[in-house]
Amino acid sequence: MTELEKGLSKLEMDVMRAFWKLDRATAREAYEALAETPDSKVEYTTVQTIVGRLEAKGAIERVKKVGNAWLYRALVTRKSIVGRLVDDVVALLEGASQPIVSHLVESGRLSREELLELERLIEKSKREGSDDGE
Amino acid sequence: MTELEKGLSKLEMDVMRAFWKLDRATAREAYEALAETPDSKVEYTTVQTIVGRLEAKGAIERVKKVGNAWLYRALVTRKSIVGRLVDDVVALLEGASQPIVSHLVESGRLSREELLELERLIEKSKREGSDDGE
DNA sequence: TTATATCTACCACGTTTGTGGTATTTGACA
DNA sequence: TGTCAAATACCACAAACGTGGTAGATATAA
Repeated sequence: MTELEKGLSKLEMDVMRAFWKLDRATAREAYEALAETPDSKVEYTTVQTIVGRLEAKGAIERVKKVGNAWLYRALVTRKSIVGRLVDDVVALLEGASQPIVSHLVESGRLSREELLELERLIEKSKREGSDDGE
Repeated sequence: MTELEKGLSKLEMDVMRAFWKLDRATAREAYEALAETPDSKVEYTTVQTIVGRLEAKGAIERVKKVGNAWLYRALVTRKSIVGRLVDDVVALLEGASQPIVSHLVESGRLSREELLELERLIEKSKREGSDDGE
């Protein structure tokens, strides 16, 4: 588990995405999930290698054998990885996090539903943790 | 410039942070800026190497010689790098970007000012790009 | 003008990552 | 129960990264 501290590489992230999406999957299923996304040119054996490395790092684990293939499931949550990545970006911004949201809003990536949900979150946050600063 | 497409590594990001913060800096100044931040244990020569790689990648460029040292400045903007990183995280979330904001709000990283600014941004966004088909 | 502290230029090298091949095992079916 | 497709185990290797050393150029100070 401590092997994970250093984070996952780009390709490893892509493979994790497959496990998060499929919940449980064999190496081949993960490969197929990757192949579905545009511009994926990794071979099956490459995915196998990555899967092995992910297991070695403790990011996934074997659940059981199905046929002669292993079924894996994610041990690290998408949430935790996303949190770490976002924190890295915040560090890059010297602690400012607002530019991240600006980017999302400005690039139109937040749907109206998400915006409304966000407003609710903001209201809640303003009420709760409002007395920590100046 | 196309060498940049593949992105920068973690350490390279750290060094870029110095150039963004200082606007213009020599390798030594970048090194010192890095050394200020807690848990930085890179040697000066290491930073020099990274600076060289960043220049080779077109992420920074030489401005002029000051003394016998070169002064560099960033060519890539922090904004563009942040945008790319955030987009990567969005991809990891299969297109959902709201969890990113949730993380920021929940971990209390958005100050009240940022929240208010964000509300304004949301209002504006709701008015402008509101008819793109839901 | 010469010494000396720096800087750059270039090199080295172990590790991680990206990429995929080969050999061997094994489950499933004819 | 033998064969055969498919999975795993293991290997290989180049490129990128992290890390830092050394030699030679050079600006500045004495």
